Amino acid sequence: MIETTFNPKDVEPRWSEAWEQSGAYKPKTDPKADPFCIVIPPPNVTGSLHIGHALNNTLQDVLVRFERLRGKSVLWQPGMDHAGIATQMVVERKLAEDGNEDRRTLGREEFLKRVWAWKEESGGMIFKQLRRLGASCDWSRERFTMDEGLSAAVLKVFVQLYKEGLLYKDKRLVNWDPHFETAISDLEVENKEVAGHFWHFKYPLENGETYQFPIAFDEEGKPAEWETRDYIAIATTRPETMLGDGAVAVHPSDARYAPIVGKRVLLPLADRYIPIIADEYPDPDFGSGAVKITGAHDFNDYKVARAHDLEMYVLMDGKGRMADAPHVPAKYRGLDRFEARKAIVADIDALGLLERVEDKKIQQPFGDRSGVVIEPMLTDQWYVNAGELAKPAIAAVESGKTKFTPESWTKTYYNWMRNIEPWCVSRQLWWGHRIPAWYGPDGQVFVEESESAAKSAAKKHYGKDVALKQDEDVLDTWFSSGLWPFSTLGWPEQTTELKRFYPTSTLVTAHDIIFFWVARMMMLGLHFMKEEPFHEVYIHALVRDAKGAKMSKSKGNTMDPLDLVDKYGADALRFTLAAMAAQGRDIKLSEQRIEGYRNFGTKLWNAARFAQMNECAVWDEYDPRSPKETVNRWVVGETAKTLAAVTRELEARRFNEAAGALYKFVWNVYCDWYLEFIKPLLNGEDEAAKLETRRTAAWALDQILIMLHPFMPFITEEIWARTGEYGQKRTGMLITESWPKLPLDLVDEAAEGEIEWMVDLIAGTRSTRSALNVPPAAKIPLLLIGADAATEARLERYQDLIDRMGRLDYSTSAAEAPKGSVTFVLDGATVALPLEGVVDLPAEAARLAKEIGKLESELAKMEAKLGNAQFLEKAPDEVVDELRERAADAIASIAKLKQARAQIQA
RNA sequence: GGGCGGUUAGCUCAGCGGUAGAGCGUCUCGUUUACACCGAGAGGGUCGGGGGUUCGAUCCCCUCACCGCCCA
Repeated sequence: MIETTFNPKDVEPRWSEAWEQSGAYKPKTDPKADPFCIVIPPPNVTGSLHIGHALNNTLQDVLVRFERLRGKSVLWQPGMDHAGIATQMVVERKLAEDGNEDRRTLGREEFLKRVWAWKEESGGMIFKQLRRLGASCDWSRERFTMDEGLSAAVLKVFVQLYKEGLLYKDKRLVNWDPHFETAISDLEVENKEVAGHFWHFKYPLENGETYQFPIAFDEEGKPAEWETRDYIAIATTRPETMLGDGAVAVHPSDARYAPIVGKRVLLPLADRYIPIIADEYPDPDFGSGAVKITGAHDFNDYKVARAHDLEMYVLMDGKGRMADAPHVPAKYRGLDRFEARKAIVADIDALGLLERVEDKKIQQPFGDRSGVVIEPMLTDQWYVNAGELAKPAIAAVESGKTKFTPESWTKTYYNWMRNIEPWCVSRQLWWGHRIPAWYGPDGQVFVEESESAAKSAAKKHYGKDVALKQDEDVLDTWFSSGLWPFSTLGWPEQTTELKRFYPTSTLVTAHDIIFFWVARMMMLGLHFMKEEPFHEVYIHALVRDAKGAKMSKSKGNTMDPLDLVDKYGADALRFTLAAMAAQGRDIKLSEQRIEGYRNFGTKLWNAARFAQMNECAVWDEYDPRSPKETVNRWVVGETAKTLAAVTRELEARRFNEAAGALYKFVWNVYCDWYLEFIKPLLNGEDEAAKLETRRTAAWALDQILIMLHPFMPFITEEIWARTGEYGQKRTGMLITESWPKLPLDLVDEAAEGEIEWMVDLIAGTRSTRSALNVPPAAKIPLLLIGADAATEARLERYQDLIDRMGRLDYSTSAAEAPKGSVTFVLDGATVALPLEGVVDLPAEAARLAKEIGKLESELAKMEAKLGNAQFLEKAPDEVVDELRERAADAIASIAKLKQARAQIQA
């Protein structure tokens, strides 16, 4: 017998184990089954489960379990990425804690051994956590970006792109992280507003030249007063970069500076002359309108410097210290950039060239891992020609081969892809795929898949064996995770999985990762596989705290999904996340919500208990067309409607709608009404009706379990097993059941009409009793007045039920309401509750007045519309007809209510 | 500065041309043999402001205000 409460802690681990052991997570091999494949967005090897992962993986698991039940051959491919910088950071920190070692003293080889050891011991914790959520990945196929196979894919891709000219070495400006001493991507840079300063400097004109600079203007904005200047004023938030200035730029339309464009100024401290140039970049209305151009240390300046072919001076070394270079005056060399800033400001001031210092909020870039200020630096790096690879990636979305859900994200995707910059793929780290490029003694580069291939290429080039030196750098982690949809399926081997599951079906990810990952997979997938990596990209929301703030450890507002699982069970958390996953909005999660859906699970559990207590045993041969009893015919129809809704909404990825349809059906249809309706049948004498009802109740519960399984796998699987304890035995687990097929012609409109009438009658009775303060225990009679024969027959048929659920003494049809009855209107008939002596007359008068008032105001609106010739002419007929009908109903109801009021007052 | 999105019941959010919805919370009542993680009932909204299109606008268009996020 099913016990009174569901205990997730006992049940969940048992089913996790059983599902995985049974092989249910593996794709079925049946060649006739349609493939359905999702590749997991690879979590970071250092990562642990946060609420965003919980949402992301819940939605994937809902789809995967849904498609599995629908009979597809489903592969949910798990794995993780090696997270170059994050992992290196974790291991370096650990080394420092353990024995004060650092990676350089260990050497590269030994350090990598330690990273691998760390990975074996502590990496991939997240997968144990995902199992607790019920994620039904094929865990036997787990992959890692640093695996042999995936590494082979990386080599092949790098070499091929290089040989196709799509990958090359270049000197460009990159985001340099002075802590890790590596280039990082734009996306690993976090711009924050911080308090800074705006330093205004004067750069003197060459040879003491002067010009007239306007300092006052008349009402029309024309210059009215001038002063003679022998300098140009510039302002900077980063004074230390002035040593690298290549020019001062002014806007071509800026009349103030027109006389001096083309002349030169002396760059103080550096003692160089630099030109004054005209360029569209400076904003004449901002600051002095003149901008210093430091091509090697600022992204905007870099573009200007390139356009004007200005010299670019690299001012710093990898640690952000002023460089030992001829263009850096000796006194600053070796100073940290922030020390150098102080010294330079002081020295400019000493020269009398510091005009003023302003406090200013500035946007400053920080490394998201290191937390230090990022330095734009001119360095040699490897680049992928993303602009070229983006073309087919854009076309694939334009042609609809890959579709974004919600569709609005296509805009963001296009915007990103059409403005894509060359992708810097090299990183100055040790942990990652080492770049397969070898250099000869003269710097000639050989890019090959192996050292021996490079050696033979070199031999061919030089005509003899030479010593080669491999590139020290590794590749961006996203270079390997960009191959994920095909490398995890075995590429470059032509495996059966690759053939069967590529292109994959759906990618499920949050929008903050579109650029990180989706774009790269699209580019590389199309280039190497000639087909898009997925047919659909489903973008879900971000999870925020109950107040809408981003969850972060530093804010302390994170919710640990495992704590929530401990407290409410995995099913409750999953259902909550799915129910809140409406398209296009962030999820604000509160624990109350989870509690509510935990209660939903309990409700279902108790319904199953009830079914079992009443011997509602499963019957394999059950035919949903067989029931004779109206309630049973009705619940079959409701089940079919729910199935249609859940299927449709899941196909459209409206997880919240699918979850909502199930919630309503289980609670507000099956439990609230159906189980109540069948109680008399189950306790009755009619054995045929009893048997039919038991089987129908069991069947409907089974349909619920299947439909709900993708959302709440544990509790549904447990109930599935427990309801098979008596009667027919279950032949398999729910996870491998078949999604129901129930045609909508199972909906019996006559049955629906009867049940709806009965629901309205009972609800009306209850509401009236409550409004008139009739004690719940008081049994009163009910009289149906002025109903047609069919309705009277209904009353007779369902009398027991109506009496029971309305807490009535008896119910019957009658010619007229006895004096002192209270009444309400139902489908053109009057329902009277004779309450003479019991009833609270003023309360009844108030109730009637309120009801009449409501109907009259509704009627007034309807009549206004019906009196409008334009409306009658232009609105669709069915709208007009419906309105006429409603108006007629309202008139009739008002008349009946007024009659009732007259009776009371009489 | 550019782009995207939001503003609907106390809270969190669905709906998006033709009768304003849910969950939670609130109030009242309830020891009905599945369930108090429950049942019954109730209250609560000029759908951010202003224009426009339409027979009809919470929904479409314009505009303003406020709030987010992304990119400079």
